[in-house]
Amino acid sequence: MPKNCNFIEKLREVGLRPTKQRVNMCEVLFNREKTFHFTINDLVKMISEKMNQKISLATVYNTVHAFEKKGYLKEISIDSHKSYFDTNTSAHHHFFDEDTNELIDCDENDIDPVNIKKNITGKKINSVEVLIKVASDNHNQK
Amino acid sequence: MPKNCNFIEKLREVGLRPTKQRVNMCEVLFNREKTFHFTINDLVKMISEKMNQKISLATVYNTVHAFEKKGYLKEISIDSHKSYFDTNTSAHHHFFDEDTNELIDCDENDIDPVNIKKNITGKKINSVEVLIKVASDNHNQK
DNA sequence: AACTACATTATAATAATTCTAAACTATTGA
DNA sequence: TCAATAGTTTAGAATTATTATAATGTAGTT
Ligand SMILES: [Mn+2]
Ligand SMILES: [Mn+2]
Ligand SMILES: [Zn+2]
Ligand SMILES: [Zn+2]
Repeated sequence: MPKNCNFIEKLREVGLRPTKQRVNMCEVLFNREKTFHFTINDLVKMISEKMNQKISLATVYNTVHAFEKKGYLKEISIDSHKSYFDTNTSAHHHFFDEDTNELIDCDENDIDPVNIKKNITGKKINSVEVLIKVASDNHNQK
Repeated sequence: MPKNCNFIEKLREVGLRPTKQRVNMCEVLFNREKTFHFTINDLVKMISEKMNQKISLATVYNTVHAFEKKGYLKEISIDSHKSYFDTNTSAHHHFFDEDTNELIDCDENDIDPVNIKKNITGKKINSVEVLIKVASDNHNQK
C-alpha cells in the first residue's frame, strides 16, 4: 500500500472501527514500500517501538485476526510451531531459508504455475501454496 | 513397510536402541498396508489402545522426533497450530480438506512436477511441498 | 450528553511442546 | 554372567503460543 493511506477510511470500508490501536497497527503494517512477513511477537515489538507505548498482546492477536478475516493479512504455515503472517495477500509462494528462518516471497518468474490434474471429488480448491525449503549449499540437512 | 518387519533390526540399523516403547511404536506406525497421517495425540491414543498400556507423552514426542531424524517419519505443516506427521516419507504433496481437517496424499498423477526457475542464490533446495486446501463446493470460505 | 455496541486490557486459562532429574534398561566387555 | 555405562523412559514441572474472561474504555449514534 502507498504512503499516506487514509487508514481510518480503509478500516471503515471493511466494517472495522478505526480505533487508535487499529490505526497504529495499520501504520506499522501497511505504511511502507514493501510487503513483509512477521510473527505476532515481532509485531508487538514493532508497534511498541514505533508508537512508543504499550499494546496488549490480546489486542494484537485480535486485530491481526480481524485483519486476516478482512483480507488485509494472510497466515503462512511453516514447519515451525509459530504462525507467520504476510502483508502480501495475493496468491504467491514462498522460499523458507532454514539457515536464517526467513520467509521470502517467490517472484512470479521464479516458479511455473502449479498444474493440478485431479482434485478430490466434490471439493473446490481454495488455495495452492508451494513452500520451498532452502539452506546453504554446504553439508546442511534439516 | 510390509508386515512382519523385524523392527528390532530396523531400529538397530539406524542406531536407535530397540526399546519396548520404540518397537511398539513401530508396530503401530509401520506394520500396516497404507501410510497415514497423525498428530501426536492421535498416536498416544493409538499406542495406548493397541498395546493396552500407558505410554508417557514425553516418550512419544521423543520417539517421534527420533524417527523423524532417522527418516522414518516426516512432519507436515498446515495452517493449524498442530503438527501432523506422515509415515509416507517420500517426497509428495497434500490436499487438506478444510471441512474435515483431513490431510490426504496427492497421487503422482494428481499434480505435475513443480518447476522452479530461479532459486535463492547460494542456497540448495531441500524440499518442495505443495499444499492444496479444498472445501466442499458450497459457499465455504476459510 | 447519553446510550449502545464494540474494543481493549490485564490477567487467567488452555494447549502444545520441551525440560528436568530420577528411575530404568539395553549394550558392552571384563 | 554381571557390573559399568550410555542411552531411555517417566511423571511432573516449565515454557510458549494462543485464547477466554470480565471489567473498563471508546467510537458511533441520537
Ligand atoms: Mn492462527
Ligand atoms: Mn515439531
Ligand atoms: Zn509472502
Ligand atoms: Zn502424506
